[in-house]
Amino acid sequence: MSLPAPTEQDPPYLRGLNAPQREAVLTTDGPVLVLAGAGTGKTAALTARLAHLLHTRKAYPSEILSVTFTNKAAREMRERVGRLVGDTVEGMPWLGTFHAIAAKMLRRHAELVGLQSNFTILDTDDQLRVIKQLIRAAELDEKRWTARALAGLIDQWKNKGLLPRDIDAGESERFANGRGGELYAQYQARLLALNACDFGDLLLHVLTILKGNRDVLENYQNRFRYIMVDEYQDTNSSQYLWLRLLAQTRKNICCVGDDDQSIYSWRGAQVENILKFEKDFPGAKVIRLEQNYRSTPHILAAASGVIANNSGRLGKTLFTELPDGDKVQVIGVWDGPEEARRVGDEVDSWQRAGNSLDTIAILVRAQFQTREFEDRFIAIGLPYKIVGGFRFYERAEIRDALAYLRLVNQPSDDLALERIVNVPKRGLGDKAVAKVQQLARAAYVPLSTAAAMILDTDELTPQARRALGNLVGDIARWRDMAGSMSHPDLARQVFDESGYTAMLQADRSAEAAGRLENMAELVRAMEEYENLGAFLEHVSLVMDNDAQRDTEKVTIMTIHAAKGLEYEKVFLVGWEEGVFPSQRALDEGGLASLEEERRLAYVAITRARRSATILHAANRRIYGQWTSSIPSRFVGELPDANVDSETTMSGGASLWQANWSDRTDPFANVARGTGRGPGWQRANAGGFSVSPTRIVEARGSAVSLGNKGRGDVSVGMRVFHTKFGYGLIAEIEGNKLEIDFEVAGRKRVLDSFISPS
DNA sequence: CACCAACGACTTTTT
DNA sequence: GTCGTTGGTG
Repeated sequence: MSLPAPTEQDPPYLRGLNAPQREAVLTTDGPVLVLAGAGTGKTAALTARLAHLLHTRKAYPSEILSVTFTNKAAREMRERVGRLVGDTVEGMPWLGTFHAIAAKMLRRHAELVGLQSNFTILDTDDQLRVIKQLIRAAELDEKRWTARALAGLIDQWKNKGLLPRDIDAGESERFANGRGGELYAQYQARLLALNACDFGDLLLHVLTILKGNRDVLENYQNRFRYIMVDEYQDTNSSQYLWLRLLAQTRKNICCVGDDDQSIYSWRGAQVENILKFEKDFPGAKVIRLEQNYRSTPHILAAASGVIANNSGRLGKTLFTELPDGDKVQVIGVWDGPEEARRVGDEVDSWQRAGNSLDTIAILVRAQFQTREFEDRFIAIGLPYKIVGGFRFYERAEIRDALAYLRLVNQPSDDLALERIVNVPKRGLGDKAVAKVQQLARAAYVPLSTAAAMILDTDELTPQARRALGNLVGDIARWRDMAGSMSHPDLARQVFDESGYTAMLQADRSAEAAGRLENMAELVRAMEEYENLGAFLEHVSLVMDNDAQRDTEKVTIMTIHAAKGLEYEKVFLVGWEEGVFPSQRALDEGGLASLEEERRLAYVAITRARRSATILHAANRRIYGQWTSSIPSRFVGELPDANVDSETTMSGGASLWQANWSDRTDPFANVARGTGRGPGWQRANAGGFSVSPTRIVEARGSAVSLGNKGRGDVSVGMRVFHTKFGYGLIAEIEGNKLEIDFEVAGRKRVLDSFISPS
């Protein structure tokens, strides 16, 4: 295929694209698979392609389906396309996440699967509560058969596109001695009764609708002239089936992905989808984006060296034209605290060299690793933020508040009612609620209806009846008010009149102030939406909240969370066997798991633009136990030529490397765990004998070794901390203080960073 | 119904 | 180690 050479007349969206990128943009018809390595300008190509389709009038905005996995990616694409073709695309109705688009479709055709179009989308919490109820009703041992396990299983089934009737005896056997399928069916029935669905259902229901209703299917097949999919390697089976159905007629489907960055198989993602694309869509054009614009050669080579150890890759050869830059730095340290200290020091000198803290990320394998850094950074007063962890919409007070709003929006939302019926406490305990539930089940009505009904009986004690009567009356009144005032005002009123605000105000604990602040933030967020329904939909599907980045901060996050992002300087910490690759992966998943861990390593390294520093510690405390560890095999897989090694331990860098170089069986030196847990502890790999003096030297940090403390502070004293503000001292332990901060909550800080207020 | 002790779990988590 | 859940007691 001969492509038009770049010319002056190029439309703006083609400027700055290389040849394969242009090809990806201009090959509009027929199936296209774009294999886009890390940092190769995938998003640029994808958005340009969208702009091209619109610019050349091949399709109206409403005729293009473009799917992403995250809201962030969707937002970014919307913005970038907007910039390329002007804001005429504001109304691209079918650009969004799989879930958002599926929800939109499902609301249109809800009745075809027995739902009403105002169905509720349950989050994990609600889901677990429903499942827990079912497990209890089935009289199973809740310890042996946990709600979490069943939820996970059902999720897996849904990811595969399996309905309850598709669950065979073998699959069913995976829970409660063969009752898995039965419970799945019960769960689905319960959701229908609640007029609710979970995340997996959004896709699954739409799939059912498309398969069972030819007219609906054909309508969408004709409507979507072009389909584009981002991060194709992360699609699960049900998403894949959905795409394949929709693309069948026109076959103008363009999938972009990178098999080397598939890190979500544990969530049901099927790398196979990308590997078999050419089979699924005969005549597919495969385009490789291999020029990396992000990382320096050493970093790129290091990443390539690691990923080369995987089998079954589609294979790409990334190259860069950037100047050489620094080698990847590998640092071996004595223990976790030293690792944190070392990173802190490096961050410090990077910052003093004139770089912003925003250019730095610390990537961990698992959430628990963030603690060590948090502790250290608090101690030295280094601003940081942790991405992930508890999200805004998952906080208890926000969920309570939302439950009230859901109830106003949709009276039959039983889960919402259950959640807030006794929050704040109004004397409606388990016994009272059980009676209402009983009635609801017997009469086949929603809980709120049953609650109204039970008021006319003498089932409840007089106090309970009065309390419930008030609540029922309040909810009805709020619903009436909904028509006559703005929804943020309504929300404020609901929170006040329900007593929820008063409950938080009465709460003298450290967190209460923050909770009230969060409630205010919630109401503020509502203002951006048309009405209550639109806001609630947003909350269910768009559970992200970009914290406003006011000051410069170092970012600490998991590698998973870092996918798709880039930073000038990246610290990759905890590269030890058992941590990364994780012990679980080694124990359970066999080779497939190990390869996914390796892809994770690849993703991690390729986040770095200019500088990558890998650290590993010889000793680490995990779940309170000191364990010694050996460097990750991935350290050994880094090509020597691209690495500078250093160790703070006696014996020099060679020791760390030596452990790996003479190893043939990758599992040979990893002793299985003994005692508790799936083997976090393993035999000291030997090889490095460290003298006691050396240990003391390495560990003698400012933080440890029981400093005396300053003596001018006492428990209960109100103090000020430059970062966390005011707080009360809850505990004193040497020079370490536990402080309940008024806004930040309870933190452990060094006394040298506080001053009496 | 509120509070505390005991117990167990404990990778990753775009929606 | 530490968090969250549960089951018992006052």
